[in-house]
Amino acid sequence: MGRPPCCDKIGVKKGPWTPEEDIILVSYIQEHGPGNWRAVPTNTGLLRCSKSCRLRWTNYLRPGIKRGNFTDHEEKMIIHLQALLGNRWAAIASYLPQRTDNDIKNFWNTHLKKKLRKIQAGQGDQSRDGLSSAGSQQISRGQWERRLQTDINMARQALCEALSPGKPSSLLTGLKPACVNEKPAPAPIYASSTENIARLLKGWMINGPKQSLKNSTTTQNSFINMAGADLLSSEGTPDKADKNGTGLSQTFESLFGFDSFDSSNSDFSQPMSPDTGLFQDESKPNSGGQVPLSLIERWLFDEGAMQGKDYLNEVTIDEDNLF
DNA sequence: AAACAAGACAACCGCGTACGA
DNA sequence: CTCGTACGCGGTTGTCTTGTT
Repeated sequence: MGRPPCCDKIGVKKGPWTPEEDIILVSYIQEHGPGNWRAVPTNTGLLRCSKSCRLRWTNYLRPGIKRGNFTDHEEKMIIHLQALLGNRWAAIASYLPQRTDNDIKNFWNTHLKKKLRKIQAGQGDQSRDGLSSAGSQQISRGQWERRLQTDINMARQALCEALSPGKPSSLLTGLKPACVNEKPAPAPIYASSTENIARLLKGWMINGPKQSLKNSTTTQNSFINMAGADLLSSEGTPDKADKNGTGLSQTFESLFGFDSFDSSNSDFSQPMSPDTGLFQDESKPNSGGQVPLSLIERWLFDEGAMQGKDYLNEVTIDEDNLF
């Protein structure tokens, strides 16, 4: 029908995103909302394909993303869910709203696979506690199950709420809509997304590229190039990116129209915004912010999937997934 | 201090599916 | 109903960092 393909390979930039690109993308989404990705490169002038823009947004810039170490609770959930759902990372991610499917997938491939492989290799000796080895807090299967059980009621309620038409769930507002097929509510979300990137950039400028790599490998080399450059062509001068980053901070502040440079917020391991605060602490299963676990957990328990066997031994891993 | 290996993670690619014309 | 497009997902790759020799 004469429509151009999504990614015409000519002139499409690949590789890590630069902060400039991030800013452009975030400010565009702030204005127009996510979706219609095909229009994004055209309207923003980004030399990226729509896919890349979407991916960048969902995996990195989207508000409410928690980065950094996975908690013991998250780890167990992933193992649990992977055993149930297989490598359906998006489905798994819907139970861990602060994590992206890509993140979970990477974590699985780099950490959990190995861990489980080790456990399977040494089965019998330490299988019960194997997953919690390496000094982390060990939670027995009983504790874990009880914890999940206590989640179920909350989750049920949340799910009912979410599925009630015309009655949007407060719990789900602003979340990745993986299990509830809807677009996130725009206004507050975009603001927090700019917080995401603004904080990212702040930490990046204050700590220098090296430290902030922990938060963003995206910015790997580009800062060096950018530091003296006219970041925002409208009013940029090289000294805007002074060593404290204050000039740039102000620029971003004015760009985004909020004070996003509170140093207390620079810890990326923490949720970024009020709407994500609901999901702050996985270690608090009854905090009320847990996304619905109920269906799958209920199924799990109802089906007697455990059947009195050791939980960790029960988690069977496809050979394909492990090797 | 340099070289190499392994680990970690962001991004890309290709396929399947939903949706609209 | 068919076709084409956009989007989302999962697998894979590429690149950078960190650890080891």
